[in-house]
Amino acid sequence: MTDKIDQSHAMRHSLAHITASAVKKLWPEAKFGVGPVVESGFYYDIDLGSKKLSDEDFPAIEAEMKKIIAGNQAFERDEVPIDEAIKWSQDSMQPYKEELLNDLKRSGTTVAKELDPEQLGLPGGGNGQVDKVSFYKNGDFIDLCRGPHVASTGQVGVFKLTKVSGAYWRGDEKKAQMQRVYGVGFANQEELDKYLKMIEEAKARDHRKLGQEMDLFIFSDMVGSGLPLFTPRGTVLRDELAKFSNELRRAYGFEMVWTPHITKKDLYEKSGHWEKFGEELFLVKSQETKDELVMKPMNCPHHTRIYASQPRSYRDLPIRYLETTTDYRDEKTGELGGLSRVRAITQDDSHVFCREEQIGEEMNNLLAAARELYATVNMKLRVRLSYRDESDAYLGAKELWQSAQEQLKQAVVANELEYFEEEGEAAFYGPKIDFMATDAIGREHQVATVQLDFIQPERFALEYTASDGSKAQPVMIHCALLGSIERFLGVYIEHTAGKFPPWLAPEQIRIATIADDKSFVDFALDMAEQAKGLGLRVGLDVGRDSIGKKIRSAELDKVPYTVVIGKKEVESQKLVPRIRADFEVQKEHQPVGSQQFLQTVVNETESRISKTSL
RNA sequence: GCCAUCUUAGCUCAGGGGUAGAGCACUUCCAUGGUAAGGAAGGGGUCUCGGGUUCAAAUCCCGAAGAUGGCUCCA
Repeated sequence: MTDKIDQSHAMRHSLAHITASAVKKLWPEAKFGVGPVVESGFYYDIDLGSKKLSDEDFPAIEAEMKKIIAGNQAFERDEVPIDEAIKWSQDSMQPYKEELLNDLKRSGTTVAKELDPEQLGLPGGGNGQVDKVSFYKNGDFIDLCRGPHVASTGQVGVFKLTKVSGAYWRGDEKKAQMQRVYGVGFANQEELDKYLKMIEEAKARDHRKLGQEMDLFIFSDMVGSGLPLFTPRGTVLRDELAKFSNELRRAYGFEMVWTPHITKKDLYEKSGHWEKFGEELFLVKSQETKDELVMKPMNCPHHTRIYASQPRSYRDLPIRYLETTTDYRDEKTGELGGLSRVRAITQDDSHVFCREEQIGEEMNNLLAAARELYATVNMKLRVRLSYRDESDAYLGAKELWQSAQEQLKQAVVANELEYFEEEGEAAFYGPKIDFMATDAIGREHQVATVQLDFIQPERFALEYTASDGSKAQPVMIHCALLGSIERFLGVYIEHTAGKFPPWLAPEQIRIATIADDKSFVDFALDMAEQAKGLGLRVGLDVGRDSIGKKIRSAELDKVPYTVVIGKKEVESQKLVPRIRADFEVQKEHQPVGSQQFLQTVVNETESRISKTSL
């Protein structure tokens, strides 16, 4: 297994070199950055001066690459003293390589930030002095590189250049922007085809496309970018999801609270958000007092005010607040996308205020709630323990962090959750457990989050009276199960391809008549009334279109159940519902009375199951 | 915010210096139909917006807005 990974790594990295060789051949003035391996492929950062690459250049580059591959040039490794390497970079007009080499010479690493030198295929990553570096040569192309590579260019499998985009040199937005050419590479055509098919599938499920087709949400130029408006159908999804998330926590003693959407900025200065995120806050001005307010980007500081509004005793804790509410963040335009990143973000946000010894149980409750939610929506979960790194981007004493991080890990281990640990992913006020959910086509998305926070209680001077009469500081536990309703919906639409289970389906039952015969229509109207009386969401199609067309329309709308009403149904008073293709049908379905059918759908809705018991 | 590409009817898209086209959707009429499109007719567009070039701009040029793919960021 490891060998296979190493092999595909070497192949992809070799492809990056071949891409660079080809570009160099076509545009000899090309200056190169780095060319690492990424998921399914590779990229190479290239500075071509004023020449702008586009997809239209791919055939030429690919043709050149194929020549190099056909030539089966050996990858030859060469080790040279670093000063010689620097001279090479100057002579061959490769300023980016020169910068890397100088860094390497100075500090023993090329790593500016989180870039992993191993991933970049660069030497370094260690500490101290480096006096030799390695080069790889294929044909007449030479590149600074730590390898490994395949033995020769004929051994790279199949590839395809996929896209070109801008990328900052060394990931720094203050530095020059280069052109990044992306490609994918696989051992054989079959695997490449499989990958391309997955990309097609992802496109077909794109929540922006389905949101449009299924009439779930819209964007309006007059409202603004990053500000989705939800239609009646989309709002059903939002409300049902929020209801579920709230129910899960109410069972553990959470109480609903409500807080206003604007506030004085003092609140956020106190919490630390203003300093950290000031530029991403929307400002609101009072026309009378000229006071400047902010749109809330977060709810925790507000909830601390409710906590602090009364003296609290150790007997009162834990106190658990829950609010599903919309926050506003002035995200940069280029960062917006569909529902994944919006400026009006609705969080199913909760905060526990508890004593230190209560942390374990509270965490367990929240982890259980998260597991139940993701089991219900049929997504596999694993968690990332998001720790701080050594930078100064965090508030509070390091010992506190250490203890908090350990407690999170304990809770995760005790709950037998699959986890991995990552530094530098924490919030500025505390470490997090970030839940990653895998969707139906294997992509992982960050969804729920549970965060331990000793910092805000301190900054807001929260306290309670301990059993001995002394004042003690509570701990805060932040939690959002869906994360952001908008982002969750985006993920979930793609996970299900819009085929929502009955409990979420905006339209659960479509009643279609064979013709506009009065007896058929009366039956349909009567049944629809019954369904509405039971709280079901039902759609009627009693027009003069053909039944074939009505069925097709219900299928395209992905309605779970379609009921066809004609002479047969009116006479027998029984029906055979048409069940959407993705449902698992548990038994042979026979004609049932409409009453019985509707009751089954009610049961499925209440138990939030995604199979049909018909 | 940065780089690139894109923006034509409600939707999906074709066209292209001489003032617009298809399919679906919509409306009306005919057909009263049995589980993924019955037939016909009709309505619908300042070609995203603002400037410029031109006898003439939806088409070419510049700018803005919005979208998409990345980069950067993500409480």
